[in-house]
Amino acid sequence: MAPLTWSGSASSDYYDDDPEFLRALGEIEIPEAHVELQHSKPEPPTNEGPSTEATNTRKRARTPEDDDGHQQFQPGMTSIDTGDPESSYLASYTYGASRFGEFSEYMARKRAKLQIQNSELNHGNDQTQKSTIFSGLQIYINGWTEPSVQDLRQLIIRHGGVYHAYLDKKGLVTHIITCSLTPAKIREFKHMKVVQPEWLVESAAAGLLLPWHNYVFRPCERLEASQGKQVAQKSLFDGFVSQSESQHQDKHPSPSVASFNVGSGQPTAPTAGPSRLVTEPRASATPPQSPRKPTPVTPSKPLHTSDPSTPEQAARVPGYAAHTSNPIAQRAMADPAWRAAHTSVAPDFIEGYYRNSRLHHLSTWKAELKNMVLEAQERAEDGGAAVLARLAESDESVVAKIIQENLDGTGFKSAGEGDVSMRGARLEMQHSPKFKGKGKERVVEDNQERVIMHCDFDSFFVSAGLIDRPHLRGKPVVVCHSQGAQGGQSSTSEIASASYEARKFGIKSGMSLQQARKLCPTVLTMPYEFQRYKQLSLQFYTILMAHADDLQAVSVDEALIDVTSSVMRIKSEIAQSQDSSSSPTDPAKDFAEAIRAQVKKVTGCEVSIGIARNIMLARLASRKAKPAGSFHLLPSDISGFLAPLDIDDLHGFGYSARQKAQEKLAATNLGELAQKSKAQLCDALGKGTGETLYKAIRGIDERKLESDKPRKSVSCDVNYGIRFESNEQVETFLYQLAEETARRLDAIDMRGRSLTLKVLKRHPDAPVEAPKFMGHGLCETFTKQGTLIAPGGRATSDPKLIGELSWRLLKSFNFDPGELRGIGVQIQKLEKTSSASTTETGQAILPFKAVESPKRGAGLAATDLDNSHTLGPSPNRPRIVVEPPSQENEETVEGPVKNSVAGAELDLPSFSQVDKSVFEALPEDVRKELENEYKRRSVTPGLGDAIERSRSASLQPLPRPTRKNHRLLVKGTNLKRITQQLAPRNRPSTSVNKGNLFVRGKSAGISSVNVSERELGKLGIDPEVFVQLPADLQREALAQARSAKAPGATVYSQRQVLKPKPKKKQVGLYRAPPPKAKYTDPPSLKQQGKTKGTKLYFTEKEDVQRVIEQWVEGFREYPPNQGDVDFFAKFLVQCVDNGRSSDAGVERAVAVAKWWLILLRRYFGFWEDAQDPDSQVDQEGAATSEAVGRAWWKAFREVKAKMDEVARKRFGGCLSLR
DNA sequence: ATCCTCCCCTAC
DNA sequence: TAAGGTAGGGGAGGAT
Ligand SMILES: Nc1ccn([C@H]2C[C@H](O)[C@@H](COP(=O)(O)OP(=O)(O)OP(=O)(O)O)O2)c(=O)n1
Ligand SMILES: [Mg+2]
Repeated sequence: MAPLTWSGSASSDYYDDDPEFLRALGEIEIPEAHVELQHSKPEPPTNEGPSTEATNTRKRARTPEDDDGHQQFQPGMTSIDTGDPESSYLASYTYGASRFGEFSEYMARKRAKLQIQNSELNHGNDQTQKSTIFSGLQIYINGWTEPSVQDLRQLIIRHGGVYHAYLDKKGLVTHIITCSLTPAKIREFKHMKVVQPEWLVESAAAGLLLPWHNYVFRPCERLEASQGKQVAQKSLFDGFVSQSESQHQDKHPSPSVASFNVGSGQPTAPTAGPSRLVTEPRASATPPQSPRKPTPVTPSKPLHTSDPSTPEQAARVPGYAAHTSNPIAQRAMADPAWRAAHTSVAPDFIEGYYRNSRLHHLSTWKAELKNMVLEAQERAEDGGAAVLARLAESDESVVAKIIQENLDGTGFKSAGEGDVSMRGARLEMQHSPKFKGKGKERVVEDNQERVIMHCDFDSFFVSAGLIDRPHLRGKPVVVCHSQGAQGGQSSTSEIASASYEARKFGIKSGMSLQQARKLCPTVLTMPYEFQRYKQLSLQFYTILMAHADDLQAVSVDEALIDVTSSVMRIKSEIAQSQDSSSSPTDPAKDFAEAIRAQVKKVTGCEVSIGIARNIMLARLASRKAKPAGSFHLLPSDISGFLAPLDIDDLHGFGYSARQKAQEKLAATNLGELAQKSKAQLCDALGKGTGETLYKAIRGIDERKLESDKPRKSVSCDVNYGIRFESNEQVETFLYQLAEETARRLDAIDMRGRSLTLKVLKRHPDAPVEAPKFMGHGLCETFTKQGTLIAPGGRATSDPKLIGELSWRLLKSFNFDPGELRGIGVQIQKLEKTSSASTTETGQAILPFKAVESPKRGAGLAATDLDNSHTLGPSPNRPRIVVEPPSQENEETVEGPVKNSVAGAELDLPSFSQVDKSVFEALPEDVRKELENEYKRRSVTPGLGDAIERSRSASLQPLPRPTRKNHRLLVKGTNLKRITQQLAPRNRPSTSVNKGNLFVRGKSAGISSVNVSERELGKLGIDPEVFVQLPADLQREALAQARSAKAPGATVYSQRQVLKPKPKKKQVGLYRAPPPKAKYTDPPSLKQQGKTKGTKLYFTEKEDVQRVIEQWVEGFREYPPNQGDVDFFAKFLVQCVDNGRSSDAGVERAVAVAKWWLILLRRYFGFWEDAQDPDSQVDQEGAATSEAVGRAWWKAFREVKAKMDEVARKRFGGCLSLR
């Protein structure tokens, strides 16, 4: 019976009988024994004096009484609060100058004595009035602004920028600052950098020129924000999406805000509750001795939740299942009005929920940071030379500025190739100037030992909250939603972060407030301040980016950086300047301390840094470094350092791994595990994990920092507050969730082809109301997957389609609405919406190139593309049996069922059943043909499903799958994978967790077919679509596909017009498909291709020309795909814009454009001067030659315009193709 | 041997 | 009152 149960790890967390919790509680008894355990952590304390000292001091200072007192004063603190921001604001002027400048200064001092901190301080003061962070900026302020124009002007000038009262000299103005724009202005400034005033204010406050991109002014967003509508998903790093919550930004600017702020701070005040507490356990005022330090075995991780993951396991936890409902929740739920307003049936439940969910924020921030890092790196790559410059000499400009300004720089020729990636450049640099020389030499990675740093804020949320509550420093404080005494001791509110003082009592993140109160009755609480966390994080990352060769975003408060080159530089400089003498210093550690000081100065919060030769060790080192310190784990100490640790101390190894190790190896200690053979470890934990552990124990971890992995899925989950009474409510909720999901997809410009619905259902043995207020409690989980398809078989982000499919899948479970406790929608098989739109990233990968590659062979071309094979029907075709689709398909999971390819004939699937993904994957022309074919045959099978019907309807058009494959992709390897990915699978796979839950019966999506989905996938046929085709069509499609494929071609996709094209009849089959230059992009491919070093570039003009020729020729009868046009445009623009160090790129771009022009004149010369068609092709579908010609010219003009835009910026004029 | 797919697990 | 989200690594086991 127990299908898949989901454990709620949680449930037990909220009980007092949680084993771990009890243990901690037990240790608390010791009332007065004041220990000075500054390090309650398992590992031996470390740290250097300063931090330790501070810690101790604080500890001692506090007592419950103090807490109360302070709280009482809070109101009074108002003024202080207000002042605080102000002072820091002013401070920015003070030392705001260039932090990087300071760094260079640092270098100098280093040579002399390595007294960074002092130098920074002094230096900072010196420059007080000379901040130059805005130097180079020429700013125009439009309209009314929040900090007034006068204030902004002063700010600009004070920091070295230039203020323009008029916009008459657009050419000079680098940025426009505004809070609002009229439509006309929006148009006028379309091509300029329009930023919000926060950019300047926050940069000044940070003492750094923050990336303006994060403050781009966006009309609509502004609007939303002002309306308070606010999307649930906060696009944090977007700069301002400030919310107007209570916490809101405690911005420095307006006093009113400050006061408001105070209010927010106030919540803490109520905590005055302590007074009452005071009486109670003063005892608790003193932390227990180091919490469970002396455990016989090792302590085991800080996870206070050792939750069972299955009901069975959960059952072992005393009091978990048999429990009765949370009385408070039960009472609340008894009131219909309350339910309507506070549970999942409330109108804006999702939005409000996400806005307050810390975990949601953490996830969102992480994704945004990764993205920002990626973009920054790409930008930097473009300006590789700049990087070199920076490294070469410590410049004094701000990072961002450097990057931008240096683009022009040239000096660095060598980089010569222009295409050299930033990374490579850097490497070269660091090793020493000698290598600078060129390219190839850069060793790919020499054996140089890396210097990795793991940087992490100390109790981040708490530290951030203390900025405005200095009086709470040194006390046991936690951040959680429940504020004040109200929640009292029964609050199930989760603690997000605990101060180090609170940790001494055993309080940890994830614990409920009531548990924490039992451990420490005087614990104080602070509210969340999401906006602030985001800002601090931005400052933190900005600093790290300036010093790192590479950076991996781990979390808002955490990042891994590779500082190998910087450390090397420091070493060499030291060596040069002062020979042998200096000795004992550790450049890496000094560097880390410099970074810590910088972050502290800018953010006011402590960051700890762990340094080691690899990621794993750096993480361990940072733990030892905390709080407020740095620790360099030297090679010689690794062994001794690791031995006493436990397996779950290693990142990536948690409760489960520990259990397995204990059960199968009878040991969890690394020292003991070190005795085990690799085989033993693999046997216990699995191959890969076993090997990872084996190496980890020996201090080995060769992983590189990752910062460019493409996103693979986007999902929305709500497993809190889910309480429905009817199916209508569930449906409504699900559609809202689908909308949220769609928004997230759109936000990153992606669409998907696959959807997985996840459902949490109350476990039969669990109480109706979970222990955690409105929580999900112990549940069973179910997932079901379905193919998401838009009309043309394309990937989609349409909320309706997502909602429809989700609802369909959910209905298929037939669950009682009242039993649902969680719902999640995940979209997979993602692709970028427009290939070229946004980012400019990597582009130079031409998809085109692949086409040629066959010849050139290079490994890259794995694809073989095209060969246009004709597709003949192939001899043996398997048959696909189609069953009527039912909506849900749940049927049994007969997963494998259907496909046996044996047969010889097949029925064509109905359109809706053909896997859209596959379908999409087909070359556009092929797809069109297929559509036509379907249309012609008017197939639409009758699947009863309305959805399907609609789907097929939309799909309509094309018939036959002919394929040609042209693929292009870059990285062969991926091709295959992608192809498969595209392939469909259809049926929703339900993962059932135990079977009975499913209702079976309905027909499933595909029913049985004799062709396997996999094959369909390989053939580029979407199973879903396929299934719905009439048998004869299926047969035909398969035959064609197979024959086409025979040559081993891969099919690619393209998206395109859905309209049927009139072209010649549907014809028989495919006409030779035009060679397309397309590139479809399964984004993943593209991105991956870009992985370091693998980019493909058009290195030779000829290559490009050949590709273009094929493209134009192949599409002589069709208008070009917008995606191809965009891609091409992107490529050309990049050529023009890139490689600032030489004109090679421009020349190439011009040559290519000329060639294109020639080709167009050759084929469509007649329409060169025709006006835009607009009416595109068809209506009737017929793409007249005229329409085609116009479309091509339109594309040309579009691309030329983009090139000129860039050229104008760079050279001041348009490009001449004469 | 390689691939998927469908989970579980982990982290913040 | 509270806001238990999410993306990606990897294993098990089936298909190819
Ligand atoms: N279960 C958790 C774990 C973390 N966080 C949030 C709050 C933390 O402040 C932030 C960073 O997590 P860390 O693990 O880095 O913990 P802290 O920064 O609080 O403490 P430290 O890094 O000093 O151990 O993430 C959370 O909300 N819930
Ligand atoms: Mg932290």
